[in-house]
Amino acid sequence: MRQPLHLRISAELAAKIRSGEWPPGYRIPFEHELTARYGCARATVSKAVEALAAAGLVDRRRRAGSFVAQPHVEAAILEIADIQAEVEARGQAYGYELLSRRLRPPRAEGDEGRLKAQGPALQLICRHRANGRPFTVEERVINLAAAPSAETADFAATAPGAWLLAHVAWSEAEHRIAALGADPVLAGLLAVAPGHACLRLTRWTWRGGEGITAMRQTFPGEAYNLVARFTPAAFGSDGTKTTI
Amino acid sequence: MRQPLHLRISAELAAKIRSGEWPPGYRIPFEHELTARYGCARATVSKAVEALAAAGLVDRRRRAGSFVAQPHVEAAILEIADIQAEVEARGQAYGYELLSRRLRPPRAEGDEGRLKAQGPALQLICRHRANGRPFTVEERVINLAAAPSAETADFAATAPGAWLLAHVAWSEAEHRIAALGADPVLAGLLAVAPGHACLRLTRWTWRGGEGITAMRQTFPGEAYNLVARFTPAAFGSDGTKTTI
DNA sequence: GACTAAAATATGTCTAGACATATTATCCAG
DNA sequence: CTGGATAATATGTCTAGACATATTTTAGTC
Repeated sequence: MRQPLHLRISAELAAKIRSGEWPPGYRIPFEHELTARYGCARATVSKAVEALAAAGLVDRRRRAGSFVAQPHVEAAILEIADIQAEVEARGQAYGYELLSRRLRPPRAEGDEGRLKAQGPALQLICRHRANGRPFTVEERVINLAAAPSAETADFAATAPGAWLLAHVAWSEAEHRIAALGADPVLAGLLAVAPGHACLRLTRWTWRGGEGITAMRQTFPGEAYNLVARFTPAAFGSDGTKTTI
Repeated sequence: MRQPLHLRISAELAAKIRSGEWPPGYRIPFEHELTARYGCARATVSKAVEALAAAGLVDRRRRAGSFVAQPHVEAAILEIADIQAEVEARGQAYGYELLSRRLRPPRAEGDEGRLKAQGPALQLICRHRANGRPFTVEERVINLAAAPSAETADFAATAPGAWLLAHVAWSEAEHRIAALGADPVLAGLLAVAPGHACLRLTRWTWRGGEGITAMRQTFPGEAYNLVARFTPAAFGSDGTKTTI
């Protein structure tokens, strides 16, 4: 059993769909037909077809059968790597510096209000560099009620993202991506002209309903491209299951 | 059987993980223990735990057991809706106009070269409006070898994205998001000042290895925010399975 | 014809096993 | 003490059924 049968079945069905041989709307063979074709139990073909359904390649309807789904670009996988890893993956030298750190009384207005934090917060501003040049300015607010140990962490040595990842569990996150012209302060920090087009990535992170941290990274427009890849099939043509 | 048992098990395990009661690295109960606890067959608990693994909540290792995964913000779901739906969802009036249409000989340089198209292509430039104001300028190239019927389609009446979705199957897509300052031509089309920060979404779409279309949408910076939501668990607290 | 009840049927869920496979722990020999 | 063979064990895959559930088709009734 070099290759599990259910993966082989998934891959063969996925190939028919992706090649266009089975167009959207086409009813793929019933489970009992696949059972006969592959000479296996229904649970096996069911697992194969269910995987295609999970990948969005087919829609299943009781009594009616399973149908090739209409293609739709509705969701893409946006990979947001750790800044340091991102910079080093480009073969550039990574640099990090803490610009500002202060304790802040509770407040709930603005972007940060989405965290619904009640207690005091730690506010950090730091800068990441690639080959010495400013790569991104990060503004971060950490809810000390959710992460008390952050108050004594050494954020001059460790970037807040890396520290939080290692110390605090989270359950939900939301990202927002926007373009904006750099204001004078930001322009100074990023070493660009005021008004220069920048990409801003904002992220809120929660655990349960409790806000943990809000973060805003601003990149000079030409320094960073967010890349999102999407494949409707989770199955490569070689039968390997790709991660979604 | 109001709620399938395997979903109930998944939801209960997910709740323990998300609450922090089972921290990253914690070994969740063995399948035979869950089998005893829930009084069901191993296939049922296996399906439940496998779903958690697929959702990235746990890592499974033979002989060792299943362990709560380290949380990581590595991938987010970027939802990119149809422009018309997006505008209308905001309660604004949608407008569309075709600015330019021409047949182009094959060429393979630049962004478009990623399509690896051999034959002639159709090049379109169009503009989408929200409440009368420019919302985005779309530049699109369609590979006529992959979609011959595009040559006779009426893109003055139907936006190319909607037309392609209905007429051409695709298998892979890639998005790129960047910020840039508007050049004079773009600034005129978007009715903003030259240099104004804009958000640019570029998308390439393939079927198999064959490029179908390349698209570039540029939004005035303040008009559009891309939103990506991420939850490590595919299971809501109510046991419902959320889509990934 | 329109509406309703019943039969048919494909998928959804689940069981109680079996054997395969990867990995860890153990024990033994050198 | 170290390296390697061996045993133990948790997950991975699969079978051959069973019953549940949703939906469509069919048959029957008003």
